[in-house]
Amino acid sequence: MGAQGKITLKRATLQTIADRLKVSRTTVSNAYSRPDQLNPALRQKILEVAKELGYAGPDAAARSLRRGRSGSLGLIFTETLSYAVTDPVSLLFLRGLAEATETAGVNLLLIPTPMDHEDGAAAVLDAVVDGFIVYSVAEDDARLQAALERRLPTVIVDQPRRKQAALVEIADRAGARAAAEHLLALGHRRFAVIAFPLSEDGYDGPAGPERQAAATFPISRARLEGYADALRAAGLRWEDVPVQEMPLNTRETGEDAAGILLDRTPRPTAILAFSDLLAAGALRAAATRGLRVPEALSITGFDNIAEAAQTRPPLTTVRQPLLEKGITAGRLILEGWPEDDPPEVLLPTELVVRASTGPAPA
Amino acid sequence: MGAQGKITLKRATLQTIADRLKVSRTTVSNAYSRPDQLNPALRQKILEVAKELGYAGPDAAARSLRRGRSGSLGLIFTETLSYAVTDPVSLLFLRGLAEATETAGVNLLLIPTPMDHEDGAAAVLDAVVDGFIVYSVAEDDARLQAALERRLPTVIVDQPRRKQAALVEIADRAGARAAAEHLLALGHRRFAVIAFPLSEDGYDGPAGPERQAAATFPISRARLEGYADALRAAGLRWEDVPVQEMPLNTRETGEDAAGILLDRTPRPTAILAFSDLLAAGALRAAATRGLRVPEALSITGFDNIAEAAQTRPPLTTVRQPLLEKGITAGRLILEGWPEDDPPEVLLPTELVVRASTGPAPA
DNA sequence: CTGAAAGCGCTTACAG
DNA sequence: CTGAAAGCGCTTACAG
Repeated sequence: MGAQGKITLKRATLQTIADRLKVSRTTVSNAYSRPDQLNPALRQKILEVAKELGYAGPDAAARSLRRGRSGSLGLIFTETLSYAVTDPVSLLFLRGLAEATETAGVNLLLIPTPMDHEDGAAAVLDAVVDGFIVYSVAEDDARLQAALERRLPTVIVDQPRRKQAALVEIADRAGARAAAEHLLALGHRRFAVIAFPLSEDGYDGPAGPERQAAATFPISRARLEGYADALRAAGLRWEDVPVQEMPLNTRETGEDAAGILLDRTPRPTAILAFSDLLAAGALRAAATRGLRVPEALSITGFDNIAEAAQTRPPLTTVRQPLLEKGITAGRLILEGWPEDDPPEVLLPTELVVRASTGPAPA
Repeated sequence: MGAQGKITLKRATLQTIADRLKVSRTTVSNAYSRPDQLNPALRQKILEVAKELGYAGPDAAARSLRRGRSGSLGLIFTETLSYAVTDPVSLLFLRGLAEATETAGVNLLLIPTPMDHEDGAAAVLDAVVDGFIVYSVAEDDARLQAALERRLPTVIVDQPRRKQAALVEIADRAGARAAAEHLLALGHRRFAVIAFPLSEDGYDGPAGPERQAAATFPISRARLEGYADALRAAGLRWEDVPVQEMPLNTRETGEDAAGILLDRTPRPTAILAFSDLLAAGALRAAATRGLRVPEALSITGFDNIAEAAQTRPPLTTVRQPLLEKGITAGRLILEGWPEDDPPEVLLPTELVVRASTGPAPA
């Protein structure tokens, strides 16, 4: 009670309360941060006065500065947040990561991806965090660059490799090769590929050898190499395989891409898709054209999301442990590592054969 | 080049670089934060020395403290993050919110919900943010309390009301009433309800009048009141309507709840579910028991998520603008409001009639 | 159980 | 175009 000024000239701080009570700032700080360090009655008194003065509690930024840590981890996504939140693959990763950080009581700071692929570094520089998790960005991503320059512990997921950062990746190349080998064993010889972006330049369309060689998304390169490994080993010319690069991982883009590929002559008998969503779209394109799967056309996906088992027919795909990828990334950054020796974790992939693949048509 | 000490005794700061170059700290700061304030050549020089010294750029916490803002917004969810990320309703909200904050270049800080419903306030107190968005928590939620005590701009979504905070809500009561009226018009007289938690105490099971009256989730109360309004107006006794309270918004819990309700005698002819996911589960329970929908049993959902149109039969439900809710929450906090006059936005709901409801069986 | 002192690293008027 | 000064609000040894 008493001196509740009508006009608050300045917000209350620890000092305001200390002055009011004729105690030191230390004691007021202790009332909040180390309750066992002072007399309960005094603490009670301090909290009362704080309330009366409209004190909002110790300032979080000041605390972070002084303590040298924030209790938050920054997350940088390839795509915009609003998109990432609709993609089942990113979502499963995010879920795994959240499980790990939440258990540890750590905040997760979602750093925005500017829509226009510009700047974006600013948000990274201003992020009050103790480390970064960078999810599947391009070699030359500006936000990755900015994160690395901050010299905080950083875990990169999927791509790209950086010697200063820890890495969690999956066996992309081996998984892709397994899918292609499976189709080769079924007698297929005419292939086509539906790919993710090869670079962060917004291009979509056919991707010839030059563009493939210049890819700045290592994962896209690895998967193409996996397919190429298998086809070349079977005596086929990889250069002749049409690769359709699509901007987004959605059913719609998959359908569009498959449409383009299926309208070529000669028509491919097998489509290798970079994801289950793209493959599901390809299934629709096949249906539209009256092509039966797998009799007239075989299709493989990648990821093994829940929906892969629900499509008609269910998808042959390459399983990757998405949830585990998130948990592992969280665990690594929470545990830390010896300086100059960031860990690398390689998670396995596995071919899952379902009904979307069958013998090549005669 | 030159003095690259093998052992870094202390991390470099603005001062380190200033000393090295015999310029002031101000000038070094300007090189980063106000490039137009100094000679390009000098700036170049400063950046070079910074790189050489391993300077990580202006410290984010110090910057936040000095500037008095962080560029981040804190998000507090009802449920754990890892769960929120699997719920289509939360996800759509999050997507809308992300669209708004991302466009503004603002970071989103996901504040963890402790699994054990304990504490949680600590993460709120330490969050370096300029405001909070609180998504659908209970009246007595500890994190909401903590957020309010920090006296930062806060937008509450759905519930509960607080005079210090802005509010974005939907017409829950009216929406619920509309669903019940629709069923009454079809001749139904024996109802049952599948509800969300009424309080944050972890209980699930039948919820009688006492428990309903003590509910600490205002939305759950509003929806029950909406149903009750309609039934009472039709001359029915609300007290006789079984309400089954379920802990989670999933298909599985919906199936379990409907199983319990359908095994009662007399069996209800209409089930009012708090969500489309719960209703989809109820559809499964009906199928298991050989009850045809809508001939033997009518079911209504709530939300109108995409899947509501895909169930068999498609769900009659109450549409709420989920994406818009997120966008609105983001817009409000980004725009701010005159002190002492936080805005309240009420978004409409709308009955969507599909095939899961029909005339009451004779 | 309590307090005086040092310092975390920066930005922002302001003066020159 | 550059610099000296003030101050953002706090926590943490340390001494008593």
